[in-house]
Amino acid sequence: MKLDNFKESFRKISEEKRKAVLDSAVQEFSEYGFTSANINRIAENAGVSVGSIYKYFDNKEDMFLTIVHFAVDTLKTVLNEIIQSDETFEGRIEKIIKAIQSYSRTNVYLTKLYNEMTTESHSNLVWKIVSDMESTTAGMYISFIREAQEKGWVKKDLDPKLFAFFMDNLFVLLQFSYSCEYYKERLKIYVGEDVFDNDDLVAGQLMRFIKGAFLL
Amino acid sequence: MKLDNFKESFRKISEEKRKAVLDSAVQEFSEYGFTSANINRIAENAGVSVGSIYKYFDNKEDMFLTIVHFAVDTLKTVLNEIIQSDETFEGRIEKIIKAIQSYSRTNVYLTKLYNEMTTESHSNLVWKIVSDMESTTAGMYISFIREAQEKGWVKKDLDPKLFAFFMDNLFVLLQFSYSCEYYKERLKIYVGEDVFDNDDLVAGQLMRFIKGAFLL
Amino acid sequence: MKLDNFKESFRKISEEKRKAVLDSAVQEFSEYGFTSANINRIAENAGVSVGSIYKYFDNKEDMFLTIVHFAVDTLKTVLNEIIQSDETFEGRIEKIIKAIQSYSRTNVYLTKLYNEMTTESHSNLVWKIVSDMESTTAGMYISFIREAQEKGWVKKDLDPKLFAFFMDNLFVLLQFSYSCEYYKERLKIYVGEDVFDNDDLVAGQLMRFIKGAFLL
Amino acid sequence: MKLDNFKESFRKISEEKRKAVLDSAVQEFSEYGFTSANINRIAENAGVSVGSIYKYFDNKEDMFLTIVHFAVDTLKTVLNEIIQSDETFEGRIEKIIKAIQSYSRTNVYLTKLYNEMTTESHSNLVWKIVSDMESTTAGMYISFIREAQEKGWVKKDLDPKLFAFFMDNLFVLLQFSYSCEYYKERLKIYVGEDVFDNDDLVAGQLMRFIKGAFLL
DNA sequence: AATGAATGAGCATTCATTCAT
DNA sequence: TATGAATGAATGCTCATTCAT
Repeated sequence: MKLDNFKESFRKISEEKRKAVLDSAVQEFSEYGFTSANINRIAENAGVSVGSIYKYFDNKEDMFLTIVHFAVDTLKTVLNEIIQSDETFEGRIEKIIKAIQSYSRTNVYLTKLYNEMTTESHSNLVWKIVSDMESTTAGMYISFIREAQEKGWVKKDLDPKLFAFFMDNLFVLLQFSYSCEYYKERLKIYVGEDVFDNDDLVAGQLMRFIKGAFLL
Repeated sequence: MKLDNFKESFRKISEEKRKAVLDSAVQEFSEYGFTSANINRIAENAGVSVGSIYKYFDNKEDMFLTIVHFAVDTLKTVLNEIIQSDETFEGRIEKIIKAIQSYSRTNVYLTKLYNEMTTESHSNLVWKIVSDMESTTAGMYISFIREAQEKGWVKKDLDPKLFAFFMDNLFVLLQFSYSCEYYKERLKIYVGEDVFDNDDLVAGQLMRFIKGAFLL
Repeated sequence: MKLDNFKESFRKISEEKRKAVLDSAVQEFSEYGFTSANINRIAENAGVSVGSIYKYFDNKEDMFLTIVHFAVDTLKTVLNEIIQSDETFEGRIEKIIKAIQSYSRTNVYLTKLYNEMTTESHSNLVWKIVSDMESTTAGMYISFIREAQEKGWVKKDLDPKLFAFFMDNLFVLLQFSYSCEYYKERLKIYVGEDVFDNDDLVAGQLMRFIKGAFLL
Repeated sequence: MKLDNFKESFRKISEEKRKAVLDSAVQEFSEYGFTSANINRIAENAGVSVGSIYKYFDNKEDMFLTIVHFAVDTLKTVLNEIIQSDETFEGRIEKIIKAIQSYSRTNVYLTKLYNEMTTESHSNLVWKIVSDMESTTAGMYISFIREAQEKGWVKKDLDPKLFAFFMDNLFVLLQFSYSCEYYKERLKIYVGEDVFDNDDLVAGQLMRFIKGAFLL
């Protein structure tokens, strides 16, 4: 676990306790959003005292900031793996889709937290952390596309920036559709109750959709 | 304005005052979400007393319900116009995109409210209203696509349900990207600061993206 | 109906409407007590506007005062009938008990109101009205007893004041036991569920109890 | 003090503070009844914060329930002492009257609370606690009387249930007459201003009244 | 260092009273 | 004269934050 962004006092405690606090906080913030999240409940669910929470974090805002940082770091790890792989455009897209499907299931709360983040207006600090991640992703996708254009894999005359944006939109909503109640219900309305047992169908069709948009 | 879903007491007041209350409520709920929205603030911003608010609505929940109903009705009006028009697949998509661009600008708070709705869990009544709208939209898109398949305009072997879902995902995030702070910033990261002065570019590229995905 | 204690504006309205207002107010005050009684509800149940209520009464306190006055006047009428009758000690007691049994059933709310009055502390004006009635009753009972002592009907060496007090205590609680939920349940605990179908048994035993206490 | 019915958090605080809270609550509820009682005022008068009150009790209802439980327990203690004593019918009655006179003076607010309880309608839980006590008392009195009948001390042909009821009525109103403003004033009307300096006179006459009713 | 009891400002809701129509 | 919409102070309850132990 990356400890850089934690206060001395939060770094010094046992890995186990730190995980309990982070998990509890992620769950609470993702479930209720910043304003409605309850610090006393976070402490209780984590099995530590409120007093300790205020030793680890300056206040609610700071706690949220730390949690977001932690979430972004977790996501970066996943993204890096995909970036590393040296593949074709299609191969990369497929990998991302599969990664989203598996990540959304194992990190439901982090995804919900991301959705929460898009609604409330937060401090500049929070925005800084998240925009940093968005920039990384954006840059990565745009490069992929430009590279693919150069290699003659995808249409030359499409705008890489906007197409990267549209593609990420599809990814973001796919992610939410596997994690957030509202979007899950919405997906069921479109495709049917059993859609969550058909990951391959969804992945396959999304591949076709994106390939159709990009490929010659 | 559709008055059907309003309590007698809210119907009887002047159009002007009703608008002030609705606007204030939509803004508050869209900004803070249900739980953190402040009724006293809604009253103050609308220029009426709290007491009056509680004459117009049974309670916070009922007020939210009314607001959501109102938002959905407003959206339905826009959708209906598009549905009416008897056009080609391409023509319809273009109309929808243009409508989103203009609707998102004139109804910023309604769109933000929609985004808020996706995070908190709400009463069955709220979900009923919204799922009703999602179902309508879903059904409409799926029909468009099936019809277009029959006419030989779009690929025969794509799954209409999933493609409708992906297409709506693009529309939903486009809408958010024109209204919600977070998504607006994200769009700027992808495309640049001046993206909001280039509606035609965005619309044009999204058309290309979707046409590529669907057309033969 | 005695109109003396009503404001000009309350006197001028139709007998029918005045009765509706009085009934509604008696019911409300007897059910909820002074503080929790709701003027708007009184108006609604009476079928008049709040505005009118405030034409008929200066404020909540004044309304309560009027109601209590009205209740006391109603009770006085009943008491007078009994006083008039020229009978033996026993005959009078029996008449009173029967009167309580029938009065409590037809004027449930007035009796409940009386019980309510004993809990909250009210203005001097209210107390003046009620103490006036208590004095009348007390005086009446004490005279009865003295008279009966002189006639040699009851024990000479008992204290007429205290015995009058004890006797009235029995009457008061009998009254409550036929009207107020709590006391009704309590009576059922003592005597059984079917006690309210056995007025004669109750009356008979109470006669015996009192006669035993007083008679030689 | 019996702590069984208190929440952990209310049991853990100092005896002194607990007493302050109980006293303040008993006084408030007995003065204003459940609905009009003011939690903020209870907290202030007890010298604790509202927040603390809500740590000790779940809500107003729970607080009231606890208070009633506490009041009933206090009363039970007094009753038990009398029950224990193995005496003649007369001896027991005298003891009860004396106990009422002393209890009413030391526990004015508990008695007022009892009177308040008879006006408002309360939850089943509250009624359960109180009816339990009424049943105990009723059973006790009825046994006393039956026992006395068997021993040939009191009239054989009186109904033990109804006579127990009438006797308790005398006790209840005696209790109120020593504690509740209204009934105190009423007693003064009957007997005179100095009645509260003549406990023995009152007790003596009440003994005579009851003995006359019961004894052969 | 860790605890968790205590604080009190803040918010949803009610209701006596007013006053424009 | 009668109406009832409007007002806003008051109250039950929550929760971020502090601090004595």
